[in-house]
Amino acid sequence: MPELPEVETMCRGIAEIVGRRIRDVRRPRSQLHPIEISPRLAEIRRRTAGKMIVAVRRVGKRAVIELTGGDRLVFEPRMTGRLLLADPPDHRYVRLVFDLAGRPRRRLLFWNMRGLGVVRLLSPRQFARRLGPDRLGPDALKITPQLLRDRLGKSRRAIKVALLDQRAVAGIGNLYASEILHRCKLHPELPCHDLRPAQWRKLQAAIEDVLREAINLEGSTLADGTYRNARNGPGGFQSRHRVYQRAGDTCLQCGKATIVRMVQANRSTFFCPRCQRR
DNA sequence: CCCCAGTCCTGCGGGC
DNA sequence: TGCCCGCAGGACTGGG
Repeated sequence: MPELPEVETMCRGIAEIVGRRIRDVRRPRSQLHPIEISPRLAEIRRRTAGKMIVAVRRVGKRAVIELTGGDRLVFEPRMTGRLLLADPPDHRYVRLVFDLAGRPRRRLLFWNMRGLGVVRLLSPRQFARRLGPDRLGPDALKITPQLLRDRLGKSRRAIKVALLDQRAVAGIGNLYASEILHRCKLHPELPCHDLRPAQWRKLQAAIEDVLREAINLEGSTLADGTYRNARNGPGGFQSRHRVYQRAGDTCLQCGKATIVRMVQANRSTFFCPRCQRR
């Protein structure tokens, strides 16, 4: 979680900060293990002070804030990260605060319960290296059936595992990978090299359908409640999950089989053994 | 090159 | 009641 739809929602939710200047950056005192930031805070503060935010955009599962002069702030929410303009639900997990100049008064918060999130300030060159085509495949919303086939068609990996590889296609994580494969009726353990052209087309269509629907509903807020939009509200896609965390429940597609949980590459996969045949 | 297992972090729920 | 363990999965690394 936060995957493409959640990060897209975060970016849209903070779009109003475009045009503002950064006044200061602070790291709140905390008992918790500090998150990774780079470079060190003093340098981030120096290089961002007075800079204007010219764009907010999503790159894969990361949120990127572009500043005048070319530097970019890159936020990796990982599991439990959020970008907030509203008051945080729990102040303990506020990891970084950006005070913005101007009125009305605004602060951008990087909130992260588990300390897995990362914030980096990157020069254009660093940005190109870290988020360039060597590290990140085409965005999941831009990919075509042919591109999917080009990048994965010779792989022996299971299709579910391959969908999580950000170098192949950027933005899909564990939750949406299961939902996507159920939508296009592909078995998660199918080796990539066994997929037929028609199946790559169905897969691409499912990727687009599932992700667009999830964006329209502002992502998935799970039982732990961790993910929220920038106004602290829950997403709506969790009520549309057909397989994720539904092990033992009846498949909503066929109404007959029971959803199964299995482990692939150390991660949970959910699927319907009746709808998704090998 | 390809692919997998292990690592980080915190909260939560199950078992006893 | 309290403790311990496993699980949750982002990105990345080391090694077969």
